[in-house]
Amino acid sequence: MLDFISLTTRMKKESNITIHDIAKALSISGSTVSRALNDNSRISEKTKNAVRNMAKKLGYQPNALASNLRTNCTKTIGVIIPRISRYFFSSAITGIEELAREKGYSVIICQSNDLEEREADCVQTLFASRVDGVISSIALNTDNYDHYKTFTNRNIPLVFFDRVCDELETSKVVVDDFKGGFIAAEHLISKGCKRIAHISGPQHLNIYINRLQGYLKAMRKHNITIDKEHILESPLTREDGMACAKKLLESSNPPDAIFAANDTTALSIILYAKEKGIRIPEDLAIVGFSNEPFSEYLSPSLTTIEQSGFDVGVKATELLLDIINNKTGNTQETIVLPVNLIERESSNR
Amino acid sequence: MLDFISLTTRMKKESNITIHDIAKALSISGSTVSRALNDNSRISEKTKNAVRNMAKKLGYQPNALASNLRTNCTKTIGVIIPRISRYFFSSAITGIEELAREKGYSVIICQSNDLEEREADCVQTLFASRVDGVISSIALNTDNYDHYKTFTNRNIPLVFFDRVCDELETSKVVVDDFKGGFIAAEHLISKGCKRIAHISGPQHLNIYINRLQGYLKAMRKHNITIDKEHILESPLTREDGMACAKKLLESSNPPDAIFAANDTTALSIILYAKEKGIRIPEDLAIVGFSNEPFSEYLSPSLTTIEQSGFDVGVKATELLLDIINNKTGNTQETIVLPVNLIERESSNR
DNA sequence: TTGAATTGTGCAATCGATTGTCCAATTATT
DNA sequence: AATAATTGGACAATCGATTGCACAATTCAA
Repeated sequence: MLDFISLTTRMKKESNITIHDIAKALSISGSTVSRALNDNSRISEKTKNAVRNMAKKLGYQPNALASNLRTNCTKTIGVIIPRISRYFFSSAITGIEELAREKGYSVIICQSNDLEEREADCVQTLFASRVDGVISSIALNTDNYDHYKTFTNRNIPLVFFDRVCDELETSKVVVDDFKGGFIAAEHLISKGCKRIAHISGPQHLNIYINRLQGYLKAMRKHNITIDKEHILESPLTREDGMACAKKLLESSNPPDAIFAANDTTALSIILYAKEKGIRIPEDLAIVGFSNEPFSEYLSPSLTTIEQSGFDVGVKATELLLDIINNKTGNTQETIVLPVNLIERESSNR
Repeated sequence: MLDFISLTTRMKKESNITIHDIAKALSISGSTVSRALNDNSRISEKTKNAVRNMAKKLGYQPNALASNLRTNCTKTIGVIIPRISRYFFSSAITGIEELAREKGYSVIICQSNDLEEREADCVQTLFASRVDGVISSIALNTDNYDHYKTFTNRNIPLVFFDRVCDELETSKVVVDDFKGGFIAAEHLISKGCKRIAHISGPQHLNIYINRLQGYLKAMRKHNITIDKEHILESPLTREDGMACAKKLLESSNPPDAIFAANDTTALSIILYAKEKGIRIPEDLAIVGFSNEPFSEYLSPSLTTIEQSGFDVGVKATELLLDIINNKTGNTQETIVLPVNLIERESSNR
């Protein structure tokens, strides 16, 4: 009895209707229906209207699968990101989707969870779905980029953003990390800080190299000698941030300012300093990077470098669609978006 | 010249190879190749191995479009959410993807931006992609649910989470908003608060109704009379939170505690109170809802009700996959996940 | 040895939409 | 009026993988 109910209720109430159903209903051919729906000039207005009306009446919904198979074009772009729950990435996706939908594309999102293996899986999935192009930001632990050849070998347009890879010849969208590092350091210098430390990230990623280089440039420009012990490399997690803070602040030559390569690390430093009774910004000024949603609400609120994930997403999509539609030849553009300093309490002295 | 370069570089370096290429290379038929790749029992081990090797050698990648078209099953689930950049939703997606990928499904995500019209677009997109099932959380301003009939009429499994709709007969996954409201209010009562206000959300959404009802129940249980002016309905934005705070705190009978239906509103109240020199929690205790990433770092840190987006996502996916694979008949389950109180400074008196 | 069962493959149709080519009907040209 | 040009639409192949059915080859039973 239960089976009977479940069978009947699961029965299609409205079977999928195809262009052929419309054709039959109007006694015309399927090709005419197809052309009419695509507004082809070879079909008369009269026929087009008849087709459109019948399509509406029958509740016709095109089957993208069939169309995609035939045209070899899916009007879909794939996105590979480390993790969707990080604000920068989710806003990048919002930007990507915004422009994509406007241009009639849909978006498939895959998360690599910062794992190379997962990233390779994502590539397979997206390729199997025959996406028209791909936007990617590289996983933290990826150091072999072969899986991306699935796309490049077949000339499927590929654009990287934020975490880019020099090894692959593609277009890229990044923020001006170098400048970000520079203005962060110069800001601290302008506040009178003399011993400015920097906690950097994994050195195989451009973004962290560039932030570090920007910092170094500012220090050189202002003739500040750097204590080598004041530059740390860190995975930039909450935990490791604590460890770095401890290391720096308990050293024989503690810094009077720290520029952290991300806000999470800056947060750890604030927590650590509070715990130890170190006053911020009086004893220790802090600047982070990213302007995470929480940074504004920390106490003291965190001075940081703002980067717009949304803008990066939009730009990357713009670039990708240009390539897909062959507007740009095969140029490998690298677009650098601006960053800016947001001054808050953590450096206000 | 440029055109020439761009043409040659865009030429396929590795054309897409199909099962027929494998078949030709081995002088067998396409159907045998297909069966071999699908590990069909009717194909001998010897042939299977030959096919697999040749597939690898040629770099064969199945074309999901063709397969999907034929089998009428895409191994894809669609997700409709208001906005990806809200932490609760992005963690729900992480949960959805986690289980989905484990079971061999991929995920297409659409954002409604809390707009009914966009939500209807999402439905179209997902249907056109012929997803095997859909997980959705309703847009704030949706009050007509007809577009979902595209799925229900065709018996495409549909599961709602968090923002659910009673009008549609589907399975649902929610957190225990009623209990959340109850323990939030009871917590404030236990702290000795007497005049406890509540800022609720749009009353066509179950979650806000339930939080409100939970609050009312707690108040009744402890025989606390409620000033009608102490219950407000709000869109729960940052701006409106300010307005609500002002309204409540400048009234003739200001509350000594506020339970806000989300953390954003609680944040607004904290900011407003700080501005006006109202002490938290001494003069005013505050409890939020959701445990946003920032809530821990506010000062004072925010007492709130924790709900796991990840768990909700996993449960919804579990339910959906059960329906897709017809494990459950057509039962309309509603799963309620637990919430719990996180006590922090904003109510610690 | 003969018929039956089993095993391994191939043929051809199919999913739904698109599109090159062809043809009939209508309109324009001289 | 006769021919050319234009218009509107139909036919059938196609995209790549899957699958019901047919059938040859092999093995088994009696």
